[in-house]
Amino acid sequence: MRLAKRQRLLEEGAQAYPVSLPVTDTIPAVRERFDGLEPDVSTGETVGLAGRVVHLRNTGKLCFAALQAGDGSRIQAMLSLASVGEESLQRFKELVDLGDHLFVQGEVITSRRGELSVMATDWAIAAKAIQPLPNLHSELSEETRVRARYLDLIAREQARTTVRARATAVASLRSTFASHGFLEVETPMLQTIHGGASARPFKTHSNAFDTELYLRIAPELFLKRAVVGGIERVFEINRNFRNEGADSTHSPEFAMLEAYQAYGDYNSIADLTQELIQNAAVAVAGSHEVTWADGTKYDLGGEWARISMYGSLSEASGQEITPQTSFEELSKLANAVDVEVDVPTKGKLVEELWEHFVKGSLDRPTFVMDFPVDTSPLVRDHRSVEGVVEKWDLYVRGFELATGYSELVDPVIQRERFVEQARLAARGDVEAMRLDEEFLRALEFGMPPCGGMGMGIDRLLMAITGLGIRETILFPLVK
RNA sequence: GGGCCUCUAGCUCAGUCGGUAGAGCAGCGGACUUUUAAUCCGUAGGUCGUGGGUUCGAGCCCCACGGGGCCCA
Repeated sequence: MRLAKRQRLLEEGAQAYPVSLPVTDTIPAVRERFDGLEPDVSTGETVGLAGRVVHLRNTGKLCFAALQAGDGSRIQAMLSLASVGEESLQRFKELVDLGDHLFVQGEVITSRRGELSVMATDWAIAAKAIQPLPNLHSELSEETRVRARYLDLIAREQARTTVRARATAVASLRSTFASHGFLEVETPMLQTIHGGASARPFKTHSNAFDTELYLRIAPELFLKRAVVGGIERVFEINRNFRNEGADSTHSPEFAMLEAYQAYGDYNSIADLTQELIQNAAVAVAGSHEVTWADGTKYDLGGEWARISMYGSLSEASGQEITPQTSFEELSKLANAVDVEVDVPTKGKLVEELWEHFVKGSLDRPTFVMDFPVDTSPLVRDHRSVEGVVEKWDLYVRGFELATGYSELVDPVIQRERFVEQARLAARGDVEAMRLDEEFLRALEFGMPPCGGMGMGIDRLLMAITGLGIRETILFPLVK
């Protein structure tokens, strides 16, 4: 049907997809300029506008079409027998469908009902739609929204504002970094040895080098090389890939921010992280108090609490747990509360127990400080507490939003930690890290003391908007 | 990995006890010069996710597979 109309346009010497049209204004600009007009007035101003037809009415000798711009703003086009003539009106009725992009030229007026309109003297199809628009009066199913995001963007205001919120938040991060003298770099996404995190990688193959390559699970080891080279405040915002399950908080590919600050530590990087997130909240929501999609308000303002992992676990479990608590004792407690760990170590047990006892009770943004040594092979030992490392996780909305460290810069200890990881890998831990000889060599040239931080961009958006991860990603991976 | 739910018209969804496949919007034809989920008259539209099974008869019951979702690990 619509293909036939396209054909007819071509046969009549008109165009279904003209290369350009005499557009003079945008729909939002006209709406703003003529805001607050009384009903049934003429402005005497002529404009040329284009937009997608999202509403179409025909009362015989007068037609109405609502034109929608990309930002969702709309303006009404009116075509009357008196202003365009019988032939043109007839062609309009026969050729224009819902979903088409339409150009109209005419005077800006308001209708008798007060609707801001363009009374067309001329019109043209700006782009013919061959597929019908989905029903705009009912919600698209979640699957259609994700698979056909372009329709979601046409149909749903929330989809449009989410895209803008994300762009705004990322721009805010960059500007906060710039204000502290950080440089943005890009490091390899194809790596011969994956490292910098505990996760299973995607494998691929390079024809040119005839070698296996991994999609990066983290940029960390390269950013640290950059610090060794003297880029003392450095960050990267880019995609990481993890070959793991997907659910409402995990995506196989996700945008990650990592930042390193020479002569900083996990305290200074926590300060910076709080500032980055608070500035992003202000940029998106206008305030530290954000309103989620479901209407709940969430306050990201103020100084965020910093609690210790062992201390909060001891308090919540009712029994003293320290880095010196034995493996047997931890196992016993884990068994008692049905916490299971695949390849148990003291550190993993403590972390799992912490999640069991404490995680759910965190409501306000909270830095959880000082983790077990054996689960954090890239972090330096605590300066005064035996058996823990200077690491924090930031919890917001009950999920882990960011993590920060006083980075391990001693190449000898780093080598020992890698060896320990290799031992875990041999025992079947598929997430264990591999030894990266070139990274160690870089460390041997001397890396300054350093604070480091990583934050999921998708999760930042989740924290600010209250949406699920698939809503914050424009085109999430779907089968 | 385990459990539960779901897949029907372009879109959103009904479909009773197993007995000829339904609605709204969108579409098509017509009427209407102020509609804005217009109204009115008429009309068309289906591999009921896929494959098998039970049955005289399956959208519905059973099995397998696939897509999507939720909960648990």
